[in-house]
Amino acid sequence: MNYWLMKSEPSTFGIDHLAKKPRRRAAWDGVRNYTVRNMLRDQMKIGDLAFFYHSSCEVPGIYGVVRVVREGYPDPTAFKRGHAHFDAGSDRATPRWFMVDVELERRLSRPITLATLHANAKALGELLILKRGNRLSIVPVSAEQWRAVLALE
DNA sequence: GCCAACGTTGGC
DNA sequence: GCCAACGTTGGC
Repeated sequence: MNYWLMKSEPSTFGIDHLAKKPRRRAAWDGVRNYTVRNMLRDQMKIGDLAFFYHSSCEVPGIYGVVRVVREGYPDPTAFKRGHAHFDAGSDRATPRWFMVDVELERRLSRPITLATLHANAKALGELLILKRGNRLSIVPVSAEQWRAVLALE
C-alpha cells in the first residue's frame, strides 16, 4: 500500500471533472515524463491512495483523495495521430506511455493549500512537492507524510 | 558521452 | 507574463 500525490491543472482536468465521471472514475492519461511513466507502469497498485493536487491555478493545493482502481496499462492517447499527446514513438506493440485509473475517494472538507503546506513544512519533513524545482506530476508520499498532511485538513 | 539549446512546468 | 528549474533533444 503506497501513497502518492498527483498533480493536475484544474483548467484541464480538476477534481470537479473527476467527480462528474461515471462512478467517479477516470484514466490518468497524458503523462509524458519517463520517471512518472515508471511509477504509473511499475509502482502504483490497486488500493493505493493519492492526493489530488491542483497546480497552475489561483489556489494551488490538495483538494481531495483518489484511489488507484486499475494498474498501469498503455495510454491510448499516444496512439491517436493529431491528439495533443500523440507520440509517433509509441505504438500498441511496444507502448511507451502508461496510465492508471483512479476513483475519487473523497473531497477534502477544505483544500489544504500550498501555502498551508509550506507553513507546516517542518511537520511534513521532506515533502517532495515542497522542494524547489520539483516538476514531476506524480510524487511518492510516505505514510508519515500522508498522516501529517491530512492532520492539516 | 558531453553539453548547449530548447521546451515545459508551475509558483508568483 | 516572468523566470527559475530541470527534463529532453541532438550535434559533435
